[in-house]
Amino acid sequence: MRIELDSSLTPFSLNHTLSCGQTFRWQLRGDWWVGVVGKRVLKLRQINGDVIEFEASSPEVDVNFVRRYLRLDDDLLAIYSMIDRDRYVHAAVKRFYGLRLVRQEPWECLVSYICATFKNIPAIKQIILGLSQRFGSPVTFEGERFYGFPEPNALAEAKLHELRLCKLGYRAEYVRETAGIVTRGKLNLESLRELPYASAKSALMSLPGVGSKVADCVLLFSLDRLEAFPVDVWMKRIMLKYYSGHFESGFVEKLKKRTSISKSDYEIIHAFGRRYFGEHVGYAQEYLYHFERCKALSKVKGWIGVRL
DNA sequence: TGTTTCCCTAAGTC
DNA sequence: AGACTTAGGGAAA
Repeated sequence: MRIELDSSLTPFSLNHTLSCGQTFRWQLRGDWWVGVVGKRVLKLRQINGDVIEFEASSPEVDVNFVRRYLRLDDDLLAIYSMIDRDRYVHAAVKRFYGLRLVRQEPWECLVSYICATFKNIPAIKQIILGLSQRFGSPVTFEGERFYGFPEPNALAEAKLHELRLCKLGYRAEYVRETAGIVTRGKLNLESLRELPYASAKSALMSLPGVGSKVADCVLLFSLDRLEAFPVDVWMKRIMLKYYSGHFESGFVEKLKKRTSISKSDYEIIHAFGRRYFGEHVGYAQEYLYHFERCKALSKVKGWIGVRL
């Protein structure tokens, strides 16, 4: 199936979108991106900038599904005009024009970002793949076997040592406990959409392994809260490098000293981002994050690639 | 130029 | 404030 875009009104870059580090299950094979979304295998490619072709393991993956997953409903041009506040964001938007956030499934997003704490992206990808192979259901697509993302009860009932085989380390307990809470219906992720941002965030933070940063990732990447602003080590670096003038000098010195950031540090940076970039700060975050990471990698490797 | 080893750090939370 | 599991990957050997 195919989707045709008017790229002058709906800028979109599949490569930038799937390689910017927000998702962990996509791989590039030739000009096709192949990945697993929940329990479905999906294959996508972009042709000439304005046509998206796709195939999937399940008939429910239709044009609407793909449009929704890729957030083609976001008015990216309007968002650009709102977040383009300075030359740093401007450069990032120019370099990764058409990058969109992806509308992930909340459960998968939640577990993924619990596993992502204090890990690099290649390691996170391995963890998610391992969890899927061990606890997910197999899906055959074009003669190849893939594994869907595990259901909450599968992870809730998992043995701790089995989880640890997936290289989760101390996160194994967090994942199992959180899976138990979701399985028992104590927290309905979809229902968080009805709540104000602060309430939804604190509900998420009641889960083990979920702090401010993971909660913001889940809100931004799966629950349509573009006002969420995840602050990780990269965002801290970016703030120190380009935006230190917006903070008190004492605060800047404090941030420079320590590698990790405290909860109050997080709140200060978060408040600045929300105020400075506006209600779509999540998009600004993703562009700055990807731009800075690419610059750092290209400095080491001497190239600028899409596969990070 | 190709391995092995060392070392730092990682989309933070408790 | 400091510990925490684990391993990717660059740098040194």
